[in-house]
Amino acid sequence: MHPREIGKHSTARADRRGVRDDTTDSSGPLARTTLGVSIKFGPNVEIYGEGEQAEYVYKVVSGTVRTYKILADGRRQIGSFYLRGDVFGLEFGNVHALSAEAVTESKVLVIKRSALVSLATRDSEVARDLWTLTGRELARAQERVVLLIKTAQERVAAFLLEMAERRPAGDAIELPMSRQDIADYLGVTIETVSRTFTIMERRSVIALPSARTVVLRDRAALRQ
Amino acid sequence: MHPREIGKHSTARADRRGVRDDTTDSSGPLARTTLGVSIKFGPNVEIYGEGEQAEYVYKVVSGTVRTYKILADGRRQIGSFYLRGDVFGLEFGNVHALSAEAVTESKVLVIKRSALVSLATRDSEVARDLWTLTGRELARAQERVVLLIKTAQERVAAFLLEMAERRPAGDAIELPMSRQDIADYLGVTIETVSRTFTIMERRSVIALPSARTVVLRDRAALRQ
DNA sequence: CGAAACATTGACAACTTTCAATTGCCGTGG
DNA sequence: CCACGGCAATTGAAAGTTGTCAATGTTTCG
Repeated sequence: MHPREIGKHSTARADRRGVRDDTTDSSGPLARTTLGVSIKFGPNVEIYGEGEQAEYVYKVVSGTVRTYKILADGRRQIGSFYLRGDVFGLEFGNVHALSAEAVTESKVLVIKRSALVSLATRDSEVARDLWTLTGRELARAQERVVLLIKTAQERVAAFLLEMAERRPAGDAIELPMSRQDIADYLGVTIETVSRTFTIMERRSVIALPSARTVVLRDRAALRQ
Repeated sequence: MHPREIGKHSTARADRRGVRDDTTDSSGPLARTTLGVSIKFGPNVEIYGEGEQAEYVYKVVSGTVRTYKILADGRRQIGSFYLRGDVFGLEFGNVHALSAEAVTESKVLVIKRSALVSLATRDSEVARDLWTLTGRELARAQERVVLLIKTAQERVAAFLLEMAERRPAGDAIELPMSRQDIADYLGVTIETVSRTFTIMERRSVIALPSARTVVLRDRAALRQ
């Protein structure tokens, strides 16, 4: 129904370095942990694949990561974008339900899942943190459901507001992802994303100095 | 954008009875608990409202429950349907993110949340059960996201398969909910649901002995 | 029986996708 | 330096899908 060529992955060439990085957020055990090393992934390099054993949990140190799933008919659905400080790859089953790739060059902190889970059985605070993290994902997924029943314009507007909120940097947003990524996240085509941007620009709701830079000129209008 | 009249709630007339019911599933502490009483709710009676304190966690003993949210423009989005054995109302914040109503007359086991949460800090098994329950909700929400990027026909087909799987009773499904409920769950209009049913019937993919009974005649076709 | 709620059907409008072509950007090689 | 190729993004036109509005049919229940 929506056949589309998916870009081939270049081979992962992650230079492993036993570096621990400080991160700025406060998501409990994953911030405090002394476990884990950070690894660098180039653009479009796979971090893990759908169906693989979920041996590790990941935290974005820098860059942007996307999780996604390829549907039976070839469409790609992006699960989420993860920015600096976000945790991803935490699963309930033993295998990853989605694949993960670096969007831009990204540094990712890798933590052994088994260590975390066994720690949780002893430390109720860690257990609560894991639960909270999962709850956060759930809340995000639920917002997504609400987003996806809306029109294309509303989806794009909500996407821009979400990005602006997650990366508070005034009114100018640097989008790390392509139009195709945005389209697959919102469940529309790239043409619709592009057209919507153009319309919003024409109405002075946003400005587009470059394809990857969006300036929010009228947030009230974006919120409708 | 999608203005629509929302049916008024009749006043809740839940006859409280201190009855504990045995249930058939195996979802950990909520199955074992000796806490809680079961309460009966008539059709369309509110169980809790969005924004209320999340004092209790609920488990469906019989009947069907829906959670939902009214969007700014008046549209209603249904979060989930909960059938016999399902747990709902478990929150991360202290307030309910969605409202809950009985779809049909339903008996619901009510459990004090505080008891459960404090138990979890002492019993790592309970904590893990809570996490698993949340993980299950997350998985459901994620499937929903995948569903919502599809066409109306695919959504309806997926809905029927989901119901058939959750309530394995041969090929005949008794739908407890109205077309409006289905539409608000799938993010389409009742007309689209109705038309899709008609098309599927014409193609002998399903049969509709009555509006609320669907017979699956060709599951392969439903899966596309 | 009759009213009200629920469901189906039709015609048309609006929105989104599809298909196709063009434009803009950027890095490589002549 | 400029030309060229390749890729991403934009734009246009036509087709397809879904929503809206309106009418009709069906079921439920007092």
